[in-house]
This record gives sequence, structure tokens and C-alpha cells, in this order.
Amino acid sequence: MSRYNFKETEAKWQAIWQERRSFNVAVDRSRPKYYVLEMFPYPSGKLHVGHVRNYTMGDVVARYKRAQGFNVLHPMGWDAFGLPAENAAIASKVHPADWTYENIATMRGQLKRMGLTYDWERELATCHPGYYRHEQKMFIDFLAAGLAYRKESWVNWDPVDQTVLANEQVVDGRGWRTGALVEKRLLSQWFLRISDFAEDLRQALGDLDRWPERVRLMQENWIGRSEGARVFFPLVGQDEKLEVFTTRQDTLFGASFLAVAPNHPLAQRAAAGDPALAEFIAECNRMGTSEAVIEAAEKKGYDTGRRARHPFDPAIELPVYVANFVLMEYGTGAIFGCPAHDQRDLDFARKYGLKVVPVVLPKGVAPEDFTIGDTAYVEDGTLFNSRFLDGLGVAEAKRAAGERLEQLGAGQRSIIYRLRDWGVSRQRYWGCPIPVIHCAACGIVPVPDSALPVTLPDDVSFDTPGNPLALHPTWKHVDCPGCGGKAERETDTLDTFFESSWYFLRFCSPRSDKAFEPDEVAYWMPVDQYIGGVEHAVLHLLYSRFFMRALRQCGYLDVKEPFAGLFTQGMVCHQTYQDEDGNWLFPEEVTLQDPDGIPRDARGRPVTTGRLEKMSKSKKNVVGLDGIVEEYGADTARLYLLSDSPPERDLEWTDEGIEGIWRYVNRLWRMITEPALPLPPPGSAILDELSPAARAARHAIHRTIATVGDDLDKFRFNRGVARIRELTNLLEALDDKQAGTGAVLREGFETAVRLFGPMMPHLGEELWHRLGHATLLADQPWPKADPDLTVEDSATIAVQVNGKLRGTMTLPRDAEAAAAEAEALALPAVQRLLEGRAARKIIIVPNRIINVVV
RNA sequence: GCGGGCGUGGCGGAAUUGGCAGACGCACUGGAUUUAGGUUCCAGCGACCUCGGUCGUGGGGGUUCAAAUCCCCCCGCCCGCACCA
Repeated sequence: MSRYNFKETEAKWQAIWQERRSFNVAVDRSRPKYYVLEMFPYPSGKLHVGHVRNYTMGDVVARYKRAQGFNVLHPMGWDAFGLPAENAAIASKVHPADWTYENIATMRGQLKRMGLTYDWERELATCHPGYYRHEQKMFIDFLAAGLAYRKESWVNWDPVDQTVLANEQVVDGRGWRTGALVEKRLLSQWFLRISDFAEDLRQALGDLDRWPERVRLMQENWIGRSEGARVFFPLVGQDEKLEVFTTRQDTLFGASFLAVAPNHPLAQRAAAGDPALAEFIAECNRMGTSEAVIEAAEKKGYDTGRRARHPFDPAIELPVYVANFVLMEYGTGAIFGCPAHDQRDLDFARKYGLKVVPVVLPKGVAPEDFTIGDTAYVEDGTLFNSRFLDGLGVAEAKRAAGERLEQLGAGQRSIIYRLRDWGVSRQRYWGCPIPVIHCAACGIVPVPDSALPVTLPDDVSFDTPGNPLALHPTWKHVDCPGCGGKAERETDTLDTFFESSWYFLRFCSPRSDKAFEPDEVAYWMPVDQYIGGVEHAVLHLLYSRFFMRALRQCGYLDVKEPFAGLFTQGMVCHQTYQDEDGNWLFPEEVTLQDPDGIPRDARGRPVTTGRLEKMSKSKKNVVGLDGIVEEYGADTARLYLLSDSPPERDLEWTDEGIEGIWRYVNRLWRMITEPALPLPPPGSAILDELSPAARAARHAIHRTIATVGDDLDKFRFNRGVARIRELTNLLEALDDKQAGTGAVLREGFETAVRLFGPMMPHLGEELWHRLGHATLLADQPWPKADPDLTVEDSATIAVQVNGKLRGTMTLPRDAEAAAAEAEALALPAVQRLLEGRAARKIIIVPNRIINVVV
């Protein structure tokens, strides 16, 4: 019995594709284009099977669209700047560049063995000056357009490493690597004005109809639009006003206090003369920002002693507190508290003995019966205790209060967004240098075009904590391009999300002297199908959307949305294992040993099997790609990744699963290379007179073509695989010796091979070749279903009595209703239940079901 | 707390979108082949059963000739956001 030799076969066809440049593409305006892209990887080391699921999906789409006649752009590159390279440098004294390029070489080789249709001539690595020089230019253009700016902001500062940490890198208030207590520091950082585009970014989500609903919702929540009003509260005894944002200007008459964030300028000034307040603020700043800390933290306030006047009545004076729950980053960093109609304000008021004045009355409740206990009333109702607002509903009162504020010059209606400007400064080495120079005389001076790119120095040391660029003896010292005097380079580098925000544009013309060629971008963009993990739902996907708008504003291009279609795939999971000491074990370190079947480690000690989790290095529940490709080949791995679960759901990788696919691959191989009937030569005509089995097979073939195409269009790969397997099951049983059956078998095999082609391209090519074709399967058009053959000539109709199935009958397709009815009534089971009575009603759904109601 | 999703055999999942629940597969069981294991082939595989049926898609109710699918209530799990003014 023959076995499929995947090793030889896969290498052979990969060489042929490469030699024929099958997947290298160029602009071709005579054909419709299709841009398929999978989120490019960070070159972290080696790929495991979990990494290649989305590349496989993308490849199926690319090959399928190619067969449909599209000019398909399907590129691959490396998101190559980032912290792990620097950590490797610190840990094992390798240069980040060497570490990165070595990983790229390894991973490129792994991807090539998967037989993916990438145009490798378009490969790019973001850490290459040929790539990042263009984003330095973009940054300078953003600066000129006012889209990039420098601002003091409060950041997480690790005092040991001397660097800013992202929120994710702060664990329980301590730096993730040093364990040092993280401080909040006011630092000057570069920001991009993403908030300028908040409304457009939010509204345009509505047009992204090929994006998952959940991603659009996540972005919408992240942008977070609030409609309300800014209200100015004059401070008593000072020629100054405190500006507050609220969505509940209707409840202004219920105000009983104002509160500002600990880092609000007013708080800072008040603290100057009040050591106790200064200590309170310091305490707030020490508090972590993690969820757990916030959850546990008590709502605390400190009365500054200052008073502010009510905008509608100067006679009303309100105390101004500093409160730990007010965020400097949201709104104006100051709020007014209306305890009766906001739970948090109510808790605060009860704690500090502030008055609680209800101003919204629930429907059907008399004012004298309405009191606020421990629960604030936040529903709709009628305004009372509110002078000119009395009697209005909440929505009307918001409008009326807003108008009055504007008339009085005491405020204005406005919309604010949760979205904050994107801080892009990082005190890191392995990133793109920010191309500006700080000059004592000229201020901030952009690096002139002629001096781009600003490249990273190679001779850096990671021995001292802090930013290696800032510590470098010479790199930062330059002459000012403006005045020629002594000046210093910016030593911060750009957030690595900067690189991934435009790489899809660079793929359109990767070797251009410009960032990209506008006409090539105009041809290829937008990406028609983007595929990646949902973890980038807001970060990368939002930044990229912003970037397109920013580039458009700077005249680079005229496309607004980068990704017309988005698919977020599920994770690949695997069982986890731990030994007696709680150490994680790799799957290959665990064996099921007889006689008891208890899993054991290499030393024979029992192993605890943990829960299914996403494959990750830290839990060691990874299955290496090289081992799988070595043992089963790329096609078997690809088919498994596609067939076992719906693509948007998690997939459990198991030995049994991959084994099952491997058995099927061999069965298919034998079925076609050792057919049960002699096959006529390619292109042989199919007879009109066929055996019933052969005729049924033809129907199945064409129905499969129709449904698999539909499945691929809708990303239902698992279903498509099931359909093709159904077809091959049927073909395997087709062995009648009647003339013409062989030709049908050939049609069936060719169809199965062509439908499987995008999923198992090497096996597809080999079988196509063995079926006697000199052409490449990769160059074949997608098969077309014959509409006459996609419908059966007969229909199996279910017969129900009172909605319960009592039998089935097979009738010619579209049989007369009367004939169908008669046949149904004649069924013995139906006769028995009728007991001689006539049916009260008979419902007939043609070709499907007959329900006899008694 | 707010927002979203999901719940179907031992497991992954199908179900022409209201019309034969469990396609396709994994695991398992029996048989054949094999010196044996593996492979391969055949058969079985939701539960109960008096073999005629009865029940069955998280639970309860409803609409309908007909519900996994639509409506209402409840339970459970997952994800996102969250001191958001």
C-alpha cells in the first residue's frame, strides 16, 4: 500500500513555484486586484503551530482569489523593532540587530516550508533603515502639520531602570522587571493627535461592514464619545474659574461639591500651602493604576478649603475637594458632584457629610415621598428643586441648562472623547529614532531631509540601566541644523506601533525611494482581507486607521480606511502539563506509560494535566512547527488547522487530530493514484447515459463545487473541508463497471483536487500532475458548478403527522402537490395514526416536507 | 456595573436560516486482515425501551401545522471596557 511522500513532493513543488515566480505580482490594471494580508509577526524566535493558523487561512484566501482571476497581492514582512530584542541583549549579550535578523532567517525558512503564496520579493523588516527612514519623514511631516507635538504628561516611571513603562508593564504598582515601586512622573513626551480624528474614526466604523461587530464595538467604546457641557465655576475670592465637564448639566441644582484630580493645577497650587494636602496627593500618585488596586481603593477626598460659585446662582457656594477617583486624563480633570443622581458622588457625600438634594423625580412619585437613601436615582424623571428647569424631562432639561449656560457665558455644550492622544516616546534603543534635534537657541528642530535616516548606533552597551541612546558617548551630540550651534538629538525612539501603522502601504512598492508609490497604493489599497488576532482590536487597528487619515492630511494618499475586510481568528490551544514541583513541561516531555496510563515525565514521575490554554512559551504548551512539518508535512498541518474548528473559535491541537488528518491524506492519495476504475484521459467527454450511481455522483460533484465556494467566501473552512470529504467518501464507493463511470470518477477526483488546492497546495499539485495534467494546479481557474447538476432530479421528502416524523418518501423533484399528498397519506405509519379519519389540514413544503395535521 | 458573545452526543462541530437534529471528523466498541503493535477494510456509536415506540439542542414558559433556530423569564460560561464625570 503506497504512502504519500510529502517530503519529496513538498520540496519539489515549492521549487517549481519559486522557479516560475508563480506568486510574484505586479500592478495589472486589466485585472481586478485583491490584497490579502495577515498581521505580520514579531520575529521572536521560532514558530509553533499556533502561529501558522492565520497564515494558512490567508493563504487559502489568496489561492482561492487567484483561481478566481484576481491579481492577488499577498506579502509578508517582520515587525522587527521591540523590547524582546533588548531583553535578549541584556540577558545573553547579543546585539538586538543580530538577534532579530537571526530570528527572521529562521522564521522565514519555516514559513517557506509551509508553501505559502507570499511574494517574497516584497519582504520587509521594519528595523531596516530603508524602512524606518520613511516614517522619520512622516514624523517630520506630522510635526509640520501639527499632528505631532510635545507635551508634559504623567507617566509610569521605573526609578531603577530609568525608563517609562506602559500600563501593562506595571504589576501591582511595581515595575515588571525590577520590582521597584513605580512612580508617576511628569515627563515631556511626543504625542500624535489621534484625538483630532475621534469623531471621524468613530463614525467611519459604521461603514466597515466587513469587520466583526465586536471589534467595531471595542473601538467605539475605546473612542468613547460623551455628550454634555463644560461648566465654569468661578472661584470665590479669585479671578479664576474651575472648568468642569459633565453629561448631567440638568442636575446642576443638585450640586453639592466640586472635585479635582490630584494632579490638577488647582490641587497642585493648593498643596503648595498645605503639607497635609501635598501628602494626600503624593499618596494618590503612589496608588497603582491596575484594576485590582482601583477596585479595592477607598474613595477619598481632601477639602482644599476653596469655594466655588454656582454658575446659575452666585449665592450658592460649593466646596472644592481633591479626590482620588477623579482622573486628570478624562474631561477637564474636574467634576461637580450631584449625590442624589450619581452613586459615586452619593458615597462621597455620605462620607464627608455633604448635602444630598434630589432634583429628578421618578414618574408617579410625589416630591414629599421621594428620598434618597443609599442608592442614587439615575433613571429618567421630571426635574424639580431646579427653578427654571422644573417640570422638564431629563433630555429637555439638558438642552435648557446648556442653553442657559451659553447665554450666561458660564459654560457651553460640548462633546468629549475618551480617546487620548497617542504617546509615542519610548526610552528604548531598539526602535526608530525620533528625528528631531533639541537646540538651546532654536528649540525643537526637525532633522533635515538630507540628513535622513537617523540611524541607530551599533556600538551600544546594555550594561547600565536606562536608555542606551541617551548614555551613548557621542551619538546624541550634533550641530543644530538651524543655527549651527551645539545641540542634542532626541534620544527617545518611537513606539513600535508606529511601524505597523503603515507597513501595508510599503508592501505596495517595497523598494521605492519614497515611502510608497501613490499610483501603486491607489491600485492595491485598501487591504481587501486582513487577518489577525483580536488582541489588536483597538491598538494596531485603531492606530492604522488614524495613520491613514494623518497621511492623507499630509498629502501622501487618498485612502481613508486601510482594511476593508477584517477577520479575527481564534487561538490554537493545547493541554498544559506540570511536574510534581509545579514546573511546566513541553508536550514531548510527557508520555503515557503503561500499565496505568497515567502521564509521566522523562524520569517516570506522574504529571498533572492542566487546562487547555493558548499556546505560549511560558506555559510550554507549544507544539513546534518544525517537528510537525517533519513528521506529517505542511499540507497535513494546514488541513488540520483549517478543518477542526470554525476559524473564529479556538482550536485544540491534539496528536489524535493531526494523526486523523494524516490518515485521510493518505487515503485520498491512494484513492486517486490507485483508482478503483481505469480513468479515461484528461478532457474526456462525459456520456449522457450513466449508471444511477454515476449520475448521483455528478450531482454531488457539482453541489460540492457550489457549496465549497460559498464556504470559502464566508470563511467557513471547516465546513468546506467536511463537504469535500463527503464527496471523496462518495467517490471512493463509486466502482460500478458501467461505461462512463470512469469519466465521472475523473471529474470527481479533479474537482476534489481543485477544491482542496488552496488548503493542501503541494498534494494538490502532485495529484493534478498524476491525473495527467502538464499545467500547474496553481494556475487553474476555480471550477464552475453546472447549474443543471446542482439540483437533484428527485427529492426525499419527510412525512410528519402533527409535526412528528413518521416516514420519508422519494419523489421526482417538483412533483405535483396532489401526487405527493396521496403518496404521503398512503404510508402505513400515516394510515395507522389517521385511524380512518380525514386529515384536518395538510401542509406541503415542496421537495422538503409534508405535515399531516389530524 | 456597562457592552458583546456563547450554551447541540464522550469531544470538535453540522443543520439549506422556521421544515428529517447530530452531516463531516476525533475518541470509543465489535469483527476481518496481520506473528504482534500500528496501518487498512467492514459494522456500530444521543438517552431510554416491553423493539412498537418514548424522550432529546443549558432550564422554564410562549408563538407556530412545524422551533436548536423566533419571543419572554431564569441559569451557566467566555470576552471587552470600567472610579468615564
